[in-house]
Amino acid sequence: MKKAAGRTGTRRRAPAKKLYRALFNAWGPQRWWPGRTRLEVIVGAVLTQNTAWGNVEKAIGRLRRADALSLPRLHALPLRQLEGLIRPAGYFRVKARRLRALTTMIVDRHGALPALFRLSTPDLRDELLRVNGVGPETADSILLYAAGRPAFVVDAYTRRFMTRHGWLAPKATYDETARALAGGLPRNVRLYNEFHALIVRLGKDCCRPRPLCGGCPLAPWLPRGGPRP
DNA sequence: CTCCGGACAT
DNA sequence: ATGTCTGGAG
Repeated sequence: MKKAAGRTGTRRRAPAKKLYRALFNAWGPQRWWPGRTRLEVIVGAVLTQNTAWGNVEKAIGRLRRADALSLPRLHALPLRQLEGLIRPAGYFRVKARRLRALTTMIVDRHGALPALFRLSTPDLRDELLRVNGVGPETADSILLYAAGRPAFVVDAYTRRFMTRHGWLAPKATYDETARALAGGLPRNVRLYNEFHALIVRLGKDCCRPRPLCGGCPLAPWLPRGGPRP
């Protein structure tokens, strides 16, 4: 007997490896390294929450010009100044508090970044999730891009193309989304890194708010009747 | 579910 | 003028 798809489970099974190859063959490596240093990656992960990356670059540029891109300086920066510096990234009041909460966790509980990154991947993830303002996506972005751990990052683009192709129920949780894709892949940092970058490219170029399926590398996998709303 | 918010495409 | 952006908290 066939097992029914779970309430929030996938309807069809996403052929993760084939999808990756289709995207990579079409667009090649995206050469993503979202930051010059590990701290910069962490800062970027918070600033980019629901925010276009271009605005994040502006904010990080301002932090650099203010010479605030070291852990002690960033941590010592008065909250009001921090708010002003990251203003181009939007949500600047909440994000300033979130950055402060993060640097406080690192400095007070671990002293500095190397000690934090010495934690095991599960412990590091828990430690990040305890910080107010760090949710699963931000935590996994830091794990993958700053700490080099095999954490599969799920973002709005991931959910969008997965649900449109019928591989994911609209109500699926973060972890269900991650498993639906990463479940069919080897647990590999380089692969996760490249895959996420390609998915972002997909979301910007093809699987936009209004889908442009013509010429999309994933068009062969569209369900009958085209993409779902 | 609503709020947070400036920058940019449409 | 409206909609969206590599989310998360209350």
